Amino acid sequence: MTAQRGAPRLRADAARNVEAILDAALTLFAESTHPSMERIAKAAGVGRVTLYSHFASRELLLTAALDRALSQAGEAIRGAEPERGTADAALGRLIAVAWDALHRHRRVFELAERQLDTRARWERHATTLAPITEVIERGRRDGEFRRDLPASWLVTTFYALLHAAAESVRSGDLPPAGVADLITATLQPAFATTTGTFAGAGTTAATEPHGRTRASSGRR
Amino acid sequence: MTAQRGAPRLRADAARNVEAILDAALTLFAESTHPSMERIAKAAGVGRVTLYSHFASRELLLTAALDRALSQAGEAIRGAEPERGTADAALGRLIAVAWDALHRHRRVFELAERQLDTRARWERHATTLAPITEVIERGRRDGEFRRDLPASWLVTTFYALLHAAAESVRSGDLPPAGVADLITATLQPAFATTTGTFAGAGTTAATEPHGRTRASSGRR
DNA sequence: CGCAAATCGAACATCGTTGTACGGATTAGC
DNA sequence: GCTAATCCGTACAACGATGTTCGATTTGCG
Repeated sequence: MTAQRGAPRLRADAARNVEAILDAALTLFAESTHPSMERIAKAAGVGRVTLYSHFASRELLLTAALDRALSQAGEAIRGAEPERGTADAALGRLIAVAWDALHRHRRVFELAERQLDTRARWERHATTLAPITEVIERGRRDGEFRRDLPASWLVTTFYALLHAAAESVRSGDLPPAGVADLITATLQPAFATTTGTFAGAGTTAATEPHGRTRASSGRR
Repeated sequence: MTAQRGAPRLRADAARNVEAILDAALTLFAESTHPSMERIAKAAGVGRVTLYSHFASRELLLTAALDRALSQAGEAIRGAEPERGTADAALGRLIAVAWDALHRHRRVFELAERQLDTRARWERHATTLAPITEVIERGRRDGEFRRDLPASWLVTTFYALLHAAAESVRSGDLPPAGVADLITATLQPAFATTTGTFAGAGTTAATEPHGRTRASSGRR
């Protein structure tokens, strides 16, 4: 990664600064939608001119930051092995391992989605976050998760709770300790196939594989 | 309400414009954190100067908009009669009646909370939204809602889902039709006391036939 | 050691936004 | 129909943020 183009590979000094700038940009973009370039530079311990020497425009910086955010989130997601075990367990691992990474960059994702309209970049975004959707859809296919609500709504619920929890931690309403458990404890009953009263074989039924109902899965 | 100060009560023409300005401000503040005064003026069908003649500064306009938002949200909440019936039923009504009002002004609330630090205003905010917290706490006291998670977390979950649903509607992922049912169907199992073994006499109460899930209708 | 790379601050032009000031045109209300 | 309230557009000053340029200084690397 970080494969430089034919460019005469930059000096150790410079590389370190680029790193610092991207870190600072990610944190600042996350908490305010419009931090000044000077703020970012200062937060990175770098002069404003230096920042411009590495990222010629605000937009360039934003795309670079987005790339880094996608990189981190993708790594966290992959680390949760979303394909292994039952969907329920996978979702639990996903929450435990990736919840903060997924949240930390949420604002950047939104911001990028609004300001950058490079199709390629949006595609990469979608690809990186796809495993989450897939886990949920797998859970529905296997009868673990409920099917009386649209799949896209379950995905939305997942993200919403993740985000809300992280926000509560940031504002001090929640201790960072048991957050993952909290989310899991809330999502499990919300996602589970309705237990009716008796957990008989009931629900399963059919498992009709013929998917007339495509569940849209739009997400634009 | 709307009792004017000793001010020489403004003309019908002017009053109408103030109204339009506040409406425009609310919608624009809701979708962008920093709309220019000119945008707001134009959206209200009013000259920029006229806007300034009514609200001398951006901050003044924001506080006025916040007041109106609180007013609307409070009315919607009160309309749901949060004190009546079981907590479960009350929450359902709250969602059905107040979900869009609660969401429409969310950004304004956040924005005001960040930029205005008038204690009085914050207090009014808290008072207006308090009934929601109270319904949830009542549900916990009565054994309808689970107590293994912090009450504040349930409140957070409520808001998060409300917001997520409204956002999905805005982006076109969800049809505006069955949204309230969708939220209710998701929150009910998430909030309900863990059916653990099975619902013995325990909670019941049975005072009200709030029975069965109203989710069914959802569909598509 | 020495050179090229990279840093820095200061200064500049440009742009968008805020808030104010003026004068002429409507328009509500008595 | 008359008057004062209210509207409108234009113009102006002040501010902050974006990029750019310059010359001087530091610093990595061979």
